[in-house]
Formats: sequence, structure tokens, C-alpha cells
Amino acid sequence: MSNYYFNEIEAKWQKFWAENQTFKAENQSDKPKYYVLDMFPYPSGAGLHVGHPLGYIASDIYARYKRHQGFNVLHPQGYDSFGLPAEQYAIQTGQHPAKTTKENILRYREQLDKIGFSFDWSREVQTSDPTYYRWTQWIFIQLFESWYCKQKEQAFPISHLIDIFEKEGNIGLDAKCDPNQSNFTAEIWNNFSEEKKQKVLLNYRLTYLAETEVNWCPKLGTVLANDEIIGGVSERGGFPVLKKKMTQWSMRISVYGERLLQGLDTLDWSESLKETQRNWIGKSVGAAVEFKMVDDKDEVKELTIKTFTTRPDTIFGVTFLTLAPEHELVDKITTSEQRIEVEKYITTTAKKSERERMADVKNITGVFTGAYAKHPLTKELIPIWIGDYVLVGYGTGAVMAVPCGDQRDWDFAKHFDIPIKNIFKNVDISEQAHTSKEDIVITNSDFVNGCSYLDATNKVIQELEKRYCGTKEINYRLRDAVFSRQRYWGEPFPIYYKDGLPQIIDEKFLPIRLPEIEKYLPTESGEPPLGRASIWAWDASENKIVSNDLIDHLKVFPLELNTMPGWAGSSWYMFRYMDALNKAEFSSKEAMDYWENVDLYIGGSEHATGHLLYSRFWVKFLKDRGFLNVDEPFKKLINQGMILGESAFVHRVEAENKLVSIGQIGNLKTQPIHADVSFVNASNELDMVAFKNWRPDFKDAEFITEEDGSFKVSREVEKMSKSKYNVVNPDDICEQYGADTLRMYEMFLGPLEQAKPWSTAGITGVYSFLKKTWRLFHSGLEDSFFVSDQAASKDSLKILHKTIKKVIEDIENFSFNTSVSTFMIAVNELGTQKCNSKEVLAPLLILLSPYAPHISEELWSKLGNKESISTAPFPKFEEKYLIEDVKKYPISFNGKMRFTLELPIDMSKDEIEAVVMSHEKTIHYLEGRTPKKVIVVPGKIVNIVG
RNA sequence: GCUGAAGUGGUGGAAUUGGUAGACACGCUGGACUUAAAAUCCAGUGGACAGUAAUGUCCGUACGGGUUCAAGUCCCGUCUUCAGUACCA
Repeated sequence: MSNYYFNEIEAKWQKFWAENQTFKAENQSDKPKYYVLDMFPYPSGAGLHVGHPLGYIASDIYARYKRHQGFNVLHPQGYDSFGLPAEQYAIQTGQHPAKTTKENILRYREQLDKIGFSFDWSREVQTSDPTYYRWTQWIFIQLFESWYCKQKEQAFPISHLIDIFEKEGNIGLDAKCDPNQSNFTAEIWNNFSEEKKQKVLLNYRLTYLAETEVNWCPKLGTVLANDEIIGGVSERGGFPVLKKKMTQWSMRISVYGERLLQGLDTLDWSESLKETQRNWIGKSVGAAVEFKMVDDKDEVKELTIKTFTTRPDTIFGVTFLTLAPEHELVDKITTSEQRIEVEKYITTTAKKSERERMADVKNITGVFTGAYAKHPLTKELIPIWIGDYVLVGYGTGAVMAVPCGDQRDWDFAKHFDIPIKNIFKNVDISEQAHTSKEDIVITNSDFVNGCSYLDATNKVIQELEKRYCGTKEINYRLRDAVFSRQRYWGEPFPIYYKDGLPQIIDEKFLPIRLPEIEKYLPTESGEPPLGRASIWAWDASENKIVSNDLIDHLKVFPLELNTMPGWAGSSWYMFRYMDALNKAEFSSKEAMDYWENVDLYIGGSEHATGHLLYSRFWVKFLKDRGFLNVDEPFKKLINQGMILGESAFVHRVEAENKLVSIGQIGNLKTQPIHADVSFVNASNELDMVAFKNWRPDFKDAEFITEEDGSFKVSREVEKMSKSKYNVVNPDDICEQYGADTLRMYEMFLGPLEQAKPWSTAGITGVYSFLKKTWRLFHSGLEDSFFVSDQAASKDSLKILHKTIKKVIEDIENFSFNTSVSTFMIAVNELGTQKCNSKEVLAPLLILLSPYAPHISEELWSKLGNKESISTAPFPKFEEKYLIEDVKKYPISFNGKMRFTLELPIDMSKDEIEAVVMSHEKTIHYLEGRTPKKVIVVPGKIVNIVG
């Protein structure tokens, strides 16, 4: 074989790697470990397009590089195979989601295999596989059986909590729980009924059942977590989302808020991603301030309004309070005169959807309750209003309004003609509020007059605490995560109900398998799809019922009918890969002690507030409970940018069956119509016949072409998607140019983290590079394989070591795009030199092999090697090959390079000085500079650059 | 609004600690081979001006300033684009 027949080569080596298990990782090794992970894909029906493998190629290059460097590398792959699309498809077609999922996975695997990844497939996981979700259910049980001790900042087993209750009650206990939990003594606890005890414990468990206001998406028939909603509509499908009260499982992630925030500082993630998580956690430091209610006789009632503020320093500027319309005290405090108006206001706001409320931001609405509260420091009477700019879900649902220091309070006060009190010295607040905290001097404010923001804040909090009407408080925006979905294709909960209270199904019955149902829709009575199943916990593989207690979920004990959300399975999969076949544990201690956590994680940034936050939460929890030994799952994270598609548009003359080439449009009014990109060549010319066959409705259309007879389309960069007909399939590229070309071209497209459009046009550059590489190993005359054993020339060794240096730097910095250029330069130069020395060509192959593994393996074996190139040690860079006898010292005057001095490399500082002196300039060394960099002062400064 | 990232030829993008901007590739132009096309190979390719030419001079990294012998790179200000997020008190 003398030509570069990439198809044969690639098939051959892919088979070789699979048969020899070349990339199988061992859980024990003398080598240092390295764990490279990709975010595992959801196997969608559309298959992979060229954008999907981008991150996988990058991680594969890194994994292969680390193997060459002598690491024991874990580089697994699997599938996040529970999810909505398979279920929507099931609803439409009646096909079981398990079947579609299996087919999609097979298709994915086929496509992935063609690209030549070095995955260890023996560790594959699928989240929808019962042997996997058995452990997802197990983790859920551990969460249910745990509570969070605030004092120790750690989760503990619920049995400890019961001990504490029995001995001390919950008074003085610093635990994170439902804020409405009241206090009890040990005696009271011990006298509680079993049912009451269970209810109390539910308020402490890390996963709990609660009636919460949830984001209900009627079109999808399920609730959504906050991060699954983008701009008021569902992330999947873009359907409207409403607020609805439902009893749901929740995860008490909020108790981990501070640790999730602190942990970010230890991670090697991009600043923007960390910032996104910080914003999502949304820590704000301030004070809780209590305002006591007064009636007409000025007596303090037992009603207290608790507000949260980040600006305690402005407390003397309070001129009113605003409550959220849904605030529980609204009803109690409203005076009879104001009642009708208040109720009217509440009904109108309740009718508004989240979206309308967001769109309505500029419209100021609100109503006076008629009630007053007493200012905790001045004792003045403060009117209480309600307004929908205050959200019930944030802080306490009530704000102390300081119109001089907050723009929304200012707008509200102006609108309703409420007085505005200025407490800032020399600041004009007639046109807008003064919201800056910097350089302010507080005035008009009793004991904090003349103070800065910081002084005033501290003094006010001190005073509030002394008077028992306020404390320093920290608020987080992070909400507990809703964990129930009213869907079929997800993990069933290991839960049944007894007297309306949730009970854990014993571990020995896990996994609780998904039951078979006839239709994947909610029941007629509105229960989730699982309500259609009467027989549960049926082990199809063993063909028996796993637990007699659970035969019939209606008659014996009702089972939980919700399923877990998509992020359940993906929150811990990185640990399953370490020990994927373990039947006794989710992963063995030995395996986890060895692999620890993911050293490099590559995936899209769209998971910033979902997966990447939830998995950190679960890992911290599992660590607390001693099931894990690491605090963070992903040490280093890289977000690969999206590869966009270049859509093609055919222009149709409005209201006519005429298609016009873009050069002929002129003044015609046209509509763009998506054309499949495969009908368009690099010069934007459309294959008219193919287009007509593809869209029979344009069979008789008239084509107005350019003068040369071609028909041109317009182009636009869009997200790659089936509906835009701009999908480029990696299989086609592999077929036409080979996987090695695809891999290198995807890297060459641009920096890994940037979004960039795919353009098949440029691929020939990379392809011809690989052909040139191939030819480097062949003699020109007979075109046969020929590599010489003779020593390499100095020049070619120099090229090799320049390349080694650059490639190592590039891989370490994830600048794979510039590496490709480096290879191209090296191969061109070696070609020019007619270098065929094994001394240079063999190391070059190893350098290339992470990028283009197939061609490297083939040429490597032709060099006479029996072992796979993937075990060869990476070439070491040696400075000596780059050192020349003569070094060039360009000399600049006034910033312009004037001439170059060529001096022996081993010249000392003094000798260089002498030479420069002889150039009739006055010379002066700057202290601390190396001899290579000489600063000379001849009246003007001259600089020699080495 | 806030937070983060970025702005360099026709295009994607290179450029250690400030040191000859535009590497490499696409595209384009010209040439070789070919009946022709494709493929392949070779040369040229930021702009302006001068010169028959080799070449030379000037201008150029979003815009306006500044520091420096020297700025794509450092500092100040402005604009634009992208991403995330938002009545968050």
C-alpha cells in the first residue's frame, strides 16, 4: 500500500484497539492516575452531528497524551439515557422508550467508534439501566436518611437526630430544616405519636416532601426546576410555565449554599462559569429587621413584620414597608377600609403569569393596607403597602423601603406620593435614588450621622441586636431543588406510602424497576403515568416479583408515582465509571480511593447551573456521610464552544413559484427558504436537480440563475439542527476524508472554548497535510515505504524539537488549534529537506498520534513496532537542538529595528558589551537584565533584543 | 441594569515576560500538468505611495487619550458584539 487509504487504515486500527482492549484502564497501577471525562451524551434520535464530537476529540487528545506521558488514564464514556424526548416519542408512537433509547445508543456507538476515540468501553454506564439506577435510588435513600447539622456544617444520619430529640428536643439545635418547624422539648418529642414524629423528621431530611409552589408546564405535563426554565418558558420545547402548588419531593440543596460557594475557589474552572454559579447561589449579606405592628392606640401587637435588607445603614431613611401580595400577614393586617381594594389587587396580580409579571416591570402597581408598623429605632409610624415588585420567594417577602437609596423604592414612592427622606449628605435625590454605597456620608440618622456605609451598617446591626429587633443575616438566592417529575421515563422512587407518609422501600428490594404501562400519559384522574401500572416491582430478568409487600400498589401500599428528574442519574455517574460493574456498592472504596475525582472534565457551558451544581451538591453530601473521599467531583473543567451550522437559503419571489439566485434578486421581494446544505457546494452554488427532487413542491418552479447558469444561495450561521437542514454528519466526513482529518480539522477550526461555524470548505488543508505526512515516509521514485536508519541532519532535529516544545505547550494549554499549524509547518519543512530519518520521523509520529491516531498507528507499525503507538513514551524536548552557534541580536533605535548583530551563543555579558561598544555607541547595562537583553544609552536608548 | 468574555486582512485565526503584526489554513489571482474538468504541484496575496525592477517610504490590531526607546499586548476613557442573569431588597 503506497497511497494514503485512510478508510482501510482506520477500520484496521479501530478493530485492533477493540480486540486488544488497548485503552482499558486498570484500577491498580504503579503509574500515576489521570481521569479524563466527557459530559456523557443524551442519545437523541437525530444522531451525532459534527458539533457533538468536538469536546470528545479534545478530551481524547488529552487522554492519549497523558498515556504517552506514563499515566494510568481513565477515559470512559456512557449515556444519560433517561429523558423527555424518548418519552415524547413514546407518547406519539406507543413505542417503549427503552426500545428507542437502545436503538439510539447503538447508533451513537457506531458513530463514536468511527472517530477512533480511546474510550474504555468496558466501563460504559447507562442511567436508564436498572443496574445503574438501582444506585441512584440508593443515594436517594441516603439523602432521605440524613439531616444537616449547621454547627458542624455536615450531614449526619437521621438516627443521630432522633437520639438528640429523645434526649434534648430540638431547642438550641442548629440544624437546617423547614423554617416553620416549631420548637419542642425531649419530653414533648417522646410523647409525639409515631405519625407526628415522622412529620417532624420530614422537616429535617435532606430530601423531603413538601407542598411547594412549583413551575408547572402544562404542555409537558410536568414540573420543572428553576434551571430548566429559560426566560419564562421551558428549556425543552419552549412551552409556557405556570406557578402551581403541588406536593413534591425536594432536595435541600440550599443548606449546602455556603459550601458550594466556598468550594468554587478551589476549582480550576473558567472565571465566567464560577461567576455564573456564584450568581445562581446569590449570597447577599445584610440584616433581618423586625417592624412591630401597631393599632390605632399605638400599642404594639404581637404581629411582627420581618424584612431583609442589604443596606442596614439606610434604616433611618425608611418611609414605608412593602409586602409581597402573597405575604401571609397581608390578610391579618389589612384594615377594613382598605380590604376591598387590597383583595382586588391580590386577585389581579395572582392572575398574571410569571412572564407577564416580568414583562410588566416598568408598570408600578401596589396598594396601601391601611396598617402601620413601628420603626424599631425611631419609633415612627411607618405605613405598610403591598406591591408586586416584592417577591414572596426571596428573603422574607417583605422589604423596608428606603426610597432615597433604592431605585424601585424611589419609583414606588414617587408613584404613590409617599414621602422620600434624604439621609445622604450633599446628594441630590430629586431625580433618582442614590444607590451607590461608595463615598457616602450618612446624615439625618441619629447615632450614625457622619458615618460611612460600613460604619453605619455595623453600628445599626449592633443597635438592632441590642434591642432584639434585628440581626445580621445572610440570604441565598439558591432554592431547594424540586425532585419530582410527573413522567414515565425516569428513575422510580424507592418510596411507598403508609398513612399518607412516605416510607423507604428496603435496600434489599432495589432496584425498583419501571413498571410496564400501556400509554405513556397521565391517568384519567390526573396521576402521573406510573399510576397506570397496577403490578410493580416486577423483576423481568428473573421473572418474579421482588417483594410480596409491593405487588399491587393500590391495594397493599400505594407507591410513589412520580419519577426522578434528568439530573438524578448524571449527578454521580463519574464515580460509577471507576467501578462500573460493582453489584454490591455504587463504587468500591478501593476504586474511589485510587481514582479520587475527575482531573479533567470537558463539556458544554449550558450545564453551569444544573448538572454542575447538583453533582457538586451530591458529592459534598456523599462525602459528609463517608461514602466518598473527595469534596469536589471535577477539578478542572473546560467548556467547549458550540460548532454552528452554515444554513443555506434559496430565495423565492413572493407569491410566485419562482426561485431567484442571489445575484439576480435586485429589487424583487423574496422570502428565504432553508435548503439542505448538502446540495450546496463551497462556492454557494445550488444543485438544482437535487433540490427539486428533495422538495417536490418546487418541481415546477422557475429558476432564475446567474448569467453563467449557476444558482447561488445565501448563507447564514445558525445553531446546527435538523429543522434548519444545516446538519453536517461526522460519518460523511469520515467517509470522504477520514477520521484523522475530521479530528484535526475540528481542532483546527479555532480555540476549543469558542463558538465557531462549521465550514467543510477548509477541510482540504488538513487533509492534504495528512497526505503529505504519509508521503514523508515514502520514497519519491517508487513510491514505496522508505525510512532511513541514518542519523538525522541537524536541521531536521531542530524542526523536531521545535515541534515537541510547541506541541507539549499547546496540549497543556488546550490550544489544540495551534498545534495543528505546528505539525503542518514541521511536515512541510521536513519535506523540503527530504528528511527520511527514523530518528526524526518516529518521534514525530508519537507527537501526532493523540491528534491523528490511525495514521500514526499505521506508520508506526510499518516502522517495525509490534506494540500500539499509544504506549510509546512521549518524546522529550531538548533545548540543545535549538541552540545555534550564532545568535541574532536585533538592535533597535527609537523603537525601530535597525540592524542585527550576530554573536556567538556562548558570549559573556562583558564580551557582548564590548562588541556593542565597538559599534560606536555609549553603552550602559541595566542591572538585573540577562546578557541577551542589553539596554544601551548613547544619549538615546538602544535595546538589543535576543 | 449587573456579571463575565471578546473586538487583529476577504474568512477561521497566530503572535513567550511589551521587541520586525498578520504564523498556519481557507478563499482569491496567476502558472504547471490535462482535450477538458477534478485532483495535485508551484508562485503571489493587509492598505497607500514611489520605482522598469530589485526595493523603498508611510499608514495599519474597534475608537480616543496616556506610559515607554518600543504597545495587538500595560494604564484611563468610549463604543460594539456575544454569553449568563435579573423587580434579589
